Amino acid sequence: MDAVREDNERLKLTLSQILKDYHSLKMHFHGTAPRDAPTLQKNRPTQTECYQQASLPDLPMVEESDLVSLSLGRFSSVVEKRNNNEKKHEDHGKLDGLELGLDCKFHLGSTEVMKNQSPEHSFDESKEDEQNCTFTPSKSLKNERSGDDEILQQNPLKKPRVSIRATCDTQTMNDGCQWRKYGQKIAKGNPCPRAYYRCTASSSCPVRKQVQRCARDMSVLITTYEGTHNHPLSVTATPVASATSAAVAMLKSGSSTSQQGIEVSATSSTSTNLTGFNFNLTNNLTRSRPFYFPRASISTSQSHPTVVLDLTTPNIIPPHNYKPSSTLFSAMSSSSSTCLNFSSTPSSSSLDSIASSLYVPWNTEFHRRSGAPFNNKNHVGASYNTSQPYIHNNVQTPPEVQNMHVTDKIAAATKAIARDPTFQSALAAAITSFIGNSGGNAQENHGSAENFGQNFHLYFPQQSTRDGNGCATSYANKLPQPLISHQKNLKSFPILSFSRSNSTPMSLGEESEK
DNA sequence: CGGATTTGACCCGCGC
DNA sequence: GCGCGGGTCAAATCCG
Repeated sequence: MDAVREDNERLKLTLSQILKDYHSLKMHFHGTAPRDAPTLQKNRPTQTECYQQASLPDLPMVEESDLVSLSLGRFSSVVEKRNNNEKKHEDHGKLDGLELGLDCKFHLGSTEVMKNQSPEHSFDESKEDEQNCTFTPSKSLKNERSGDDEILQQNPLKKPRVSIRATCDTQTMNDGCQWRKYGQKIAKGNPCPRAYYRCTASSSCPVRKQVQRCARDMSVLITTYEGTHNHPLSVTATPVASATSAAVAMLKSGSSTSQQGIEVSATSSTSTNLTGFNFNLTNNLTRSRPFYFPRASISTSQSHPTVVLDLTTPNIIPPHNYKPSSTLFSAMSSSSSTCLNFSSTPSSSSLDSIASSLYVPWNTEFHRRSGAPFNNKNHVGASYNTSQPYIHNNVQTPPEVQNMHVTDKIAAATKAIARDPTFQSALAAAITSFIGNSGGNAQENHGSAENFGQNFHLYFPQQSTRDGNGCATSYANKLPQPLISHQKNLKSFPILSFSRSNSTPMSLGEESEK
């Protein structure tokens, strides 16, 4: 528990530092950029400038009208354009223009781009910049951009969407929200009609969803969400809303575009049937462990930036030696898709730690202790043979992990998560997103966030089972109180989930600690 | 009777 | 300008 607290404290400090840096940069940018861009460039040469200075030491004086755009923090695009400019320069003997702007790009496989992305370059602000910018990139420049980026640039007002593909035999996926159907349409290329729903929890809630069966596989239901709820969510609606908002946050912030790719995981570790989710999970191995999106991609279909979470893949649990960068990322690198990862599992080491510490021992430890089959009604039904070491994809959990006491495993798992830089960035992005969304709503809706008194809680997975006396017990009871929501009736706990409560709002620091 | 669903009409963006 | 397709509206219909 002490270790957890220490890590919590460290995370809190890290987060506050990130936010501090963010605000500092933001203030710095807003303070300097409008005043005198050339001065800014002079004082703080951008990469573009560095490159241009390096390659073009004797830049001709450029007329103001010739200024085109300046990309900040988009290394590869700069390089690409620099190369293109160089080429043009070589071909025509003169510089066509400079670049000034804040682009939002998804350049796959570009480490620098991903790492250099800062909150200022988030999707929203890019859109704002574009909206405020009178300059329209020339067609030739647009053609140099990637397809996704081009669409994003062309449709700055399109709301990002999150599309969930899931095997479901019901008409719609039970996501915990209440919806009203307002339309149905036969879409091109699919004999199944597309149904349009809007959220009815609040008359002003902008959230809509589309539901359509997959043309190729009628058992697959494609649910596409758009917008952010502007009202408190029920407990059952939280997992999907959290996953979708986090996916959108990742899409917006670009913080997920790590070197190893992004890989969206709702990580709804469930001891029940994925509260709210009502689709079939046929793989027994998945049933007692965190929910995982093995396939998630960013696409721009229908001109909307869309995160697609594919829950239909049989192997929902990440393989023990799973390496997104070498598998999903490479598989998707040829397209405009990218994997997202909300679970702190991009590196094999952290994945091992988390998978071994969090997913596995819950059951084995309790089996060992209670000797009773893992058969809680809230549990979907997997029962691991405790006499056997946990095996996933033919990879055994290391003995040292198997022998760990459960509290040690919690601590180890927490440490592993906390150490993982992807988790930290994802956490920061998710919190920023939530705060941003709430703040945005608060501004747009006259303080709705304050009205709701929303607090955000970070949950750890709860795995209910029964003790030796047949009494229901819960790991949540063994966690330190600050980590446990007062919402004891929660039936499922995502590894990382945010819920909203009606208790007194707290400071950001307290929230982040939570 | 009121809320939810259905369904044809309409609007709008986009490509040609 | 026109056609196409996605998305929404709203009157009609259904249903508990």
